[in-house]
Amino acid sequence: MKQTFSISDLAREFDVTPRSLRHYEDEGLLSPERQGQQRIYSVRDRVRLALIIRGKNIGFSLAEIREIIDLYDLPHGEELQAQVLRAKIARRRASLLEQRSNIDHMLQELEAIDSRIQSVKVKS
Amino acid sequence: MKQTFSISDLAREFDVTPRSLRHYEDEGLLSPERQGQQRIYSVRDRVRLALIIRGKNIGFSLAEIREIIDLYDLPHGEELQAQVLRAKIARRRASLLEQRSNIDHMLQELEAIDSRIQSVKVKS
DNA sequence: CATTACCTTTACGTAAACGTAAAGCAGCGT
DNA sequence: ACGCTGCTTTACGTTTACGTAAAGGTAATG
Repeated sequence: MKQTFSISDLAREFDVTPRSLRHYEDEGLLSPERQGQQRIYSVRDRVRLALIIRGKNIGFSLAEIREIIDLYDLPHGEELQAQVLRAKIARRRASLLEQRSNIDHMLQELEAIDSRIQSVKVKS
Repeated sequence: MKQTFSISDLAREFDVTPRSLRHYEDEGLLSPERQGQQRIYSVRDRVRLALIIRGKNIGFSLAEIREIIDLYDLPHGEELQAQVLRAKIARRRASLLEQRSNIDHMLQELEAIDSRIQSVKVKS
């Protein structure tokens, strides 16, 4: 497996445009190395991108995703405000659980509609 | 329980603005009765609104939500294209399952971070 | 009878997340 | 040297989902 990637490498792999990757960088979600002008993405960047895509998929804004991503970069040596972080995480967790419950509701509704279609088909 | 609701009744209950309700109507997601100029929302409208909110919550666009909502209004007497509808439903279902899986991933990541915070706290 | 409380429409404004030229540099094959 | 391929920046355009006046209708209330 490769250790570094070009912008179009990642764009292809994750099925997004290079423009999006640059945008994520503008928004502080990615910060690839440079080789002259060119962006060189590391494995770490790739992992982050996967997280971004996931976040988008479940309807998070880039700002929210950045909040989550920032949790990954815990300040190394300095005192970290553990209780603040854990509170943030707890809120995110609650939000995710609510979303999952909403999805489950939707799934149930779809099932109901589906079986209704069946019965209608039988009747006609 | 009431059988009809004013625009601000529903706005309060679901914590959205009247503007949003009018917008959903413009987009064809709601179509309340009128008493003169005034919008009169039925219980059915209220159910739809709940669906809209849920859809928004999990990141669906209003267009996608309309697609889902339309599934509820199966053409009554006419022949309905059962296989087309069921295919739509299947796609939605797949999308929802993927989203749920993404949420589960996120939850795991948050857990990992959380326990990492614990260990860091111990070390310092 | 004027104020207050809701409701209405019309219409321009806005933030987010990119799309889409435009213009240009850098290496590589012929 | 020429042109292709892939990268770059700058900057204006676009869509979605409303926000926010502006201007006005209706009905109860002091």
